[in-house]
Amino acid sequence: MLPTPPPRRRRKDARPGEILAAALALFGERGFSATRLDDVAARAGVSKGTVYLYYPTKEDLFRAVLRQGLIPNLEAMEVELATHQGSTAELLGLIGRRLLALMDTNLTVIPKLVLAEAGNFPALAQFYADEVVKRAMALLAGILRRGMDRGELRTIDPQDAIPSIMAPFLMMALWKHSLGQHTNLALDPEAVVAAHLQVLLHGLEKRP
Amino acid sequence: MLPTPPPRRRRKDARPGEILAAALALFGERGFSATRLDDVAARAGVSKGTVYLYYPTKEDLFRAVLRQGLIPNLEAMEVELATHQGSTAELLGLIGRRLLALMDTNLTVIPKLVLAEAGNFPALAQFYADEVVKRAMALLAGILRRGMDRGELRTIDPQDAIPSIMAPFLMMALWKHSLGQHTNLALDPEAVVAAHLQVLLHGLEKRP
DNA sequence: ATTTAATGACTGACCGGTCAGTATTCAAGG
DNA sequence: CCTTGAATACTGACCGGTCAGTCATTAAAT
Repeated sequence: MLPTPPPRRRRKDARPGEILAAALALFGERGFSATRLDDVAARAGVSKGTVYLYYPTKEDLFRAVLRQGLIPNLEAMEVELATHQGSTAELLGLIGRRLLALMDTNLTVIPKLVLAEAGNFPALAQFYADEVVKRAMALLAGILRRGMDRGELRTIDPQDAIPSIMAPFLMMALWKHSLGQHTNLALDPEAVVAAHLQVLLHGLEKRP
Repeated sequence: MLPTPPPRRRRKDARPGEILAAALALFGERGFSATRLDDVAARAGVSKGTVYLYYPTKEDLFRAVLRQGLIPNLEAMEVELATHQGSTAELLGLIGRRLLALMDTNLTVIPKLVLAEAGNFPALAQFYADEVVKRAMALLAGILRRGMDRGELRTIDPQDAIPSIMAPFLMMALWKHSLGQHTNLALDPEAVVAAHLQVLLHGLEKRP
């Protein structure tokens, strides 16, 4: 006798989110081309037909995954930093804490996915460049400019300095979903962020 | 009348390199799954059968592409830095110049490829973690430790400080092959490296 | 009874891999 | 030099498995 199949449930409202979460995880692990829609469906606890009920094609599913990703977080940081009154050092510390919190989240796969698929999805690359990267850069540039105006920071071109500030966070997110999975070589996010803030604020060189 | 096909040439010694170069370019643009062997063959000026003459499977071709990539450059830097006698600041400047030179090379696709395919090729991820990343980190950690011993650098855990130093270079390489292709938002490598060295050595903060 | 969320067997295009056949090279024999 | 033919680099039509996308059917909900 065959095992009784679990009862079919109709949950129109919950499906899209579950499918998106399953898709984010699998696209993140394997990339777009290598993930099969059957696997996304299985992980979402649903059949393939159901996926097609909510997303017309695999590409649409992919776009949906990436579009709803980082923007809410970015917006939250924008308002928080806009209203914050502390010193630039405090502001950088705040950014560090916020991004550190994101590190415990599966949103960290998104940068890897965007990087990997930019060639196959130019429109998505453009979307991310404009709606995420440019906005984040503008946010940081504003902070740096204000710091210089206040006399807290040495003068430096904000555009050129942004990678020095942001790249380690990006690197940790990428690490978590690539080499970090397959080696004992560990990056401790807390320690890295602490060291990074120290370097940013004081530099490596010992004062004379 | 049909156009005369170009003459077939037998060039056993030149093929592997040409195929590898074509494969590196296409894997870099599209990722492993999304690149078709027919396209690799076409770009190498060869038929699909010829590719299989030199590489038994698509995966073997992929591994060959990634294994012959960055190690020679890393080794060159290792000996150069081991014999260098200058200050830590000079050493960091040298690293900056070396990596800046690599930026004009198509070797910059390799990090993106390794990141994107780490989930599908765990053995390759391990290889890169051990043979490239660990070695590069050991190299940098050594430089930092020597700088601290000499009293040139403030004390800081070398492991934790490495992302602050390396990540911007990685970020520029990734940028070049992802968002950089699809947006006017430009990163000027020379300016970024110059700003980065300034930040590393002196920090962002103005001296009191 | 009607509506519609959900299923999963099915289809067909696509692409990794094969191999019988073709073209080039080169050396030995005339 | 000019054949001849053995060795082999190279080709591309073909095969078979895989997987995105479809749709007739089932069953939950109201």
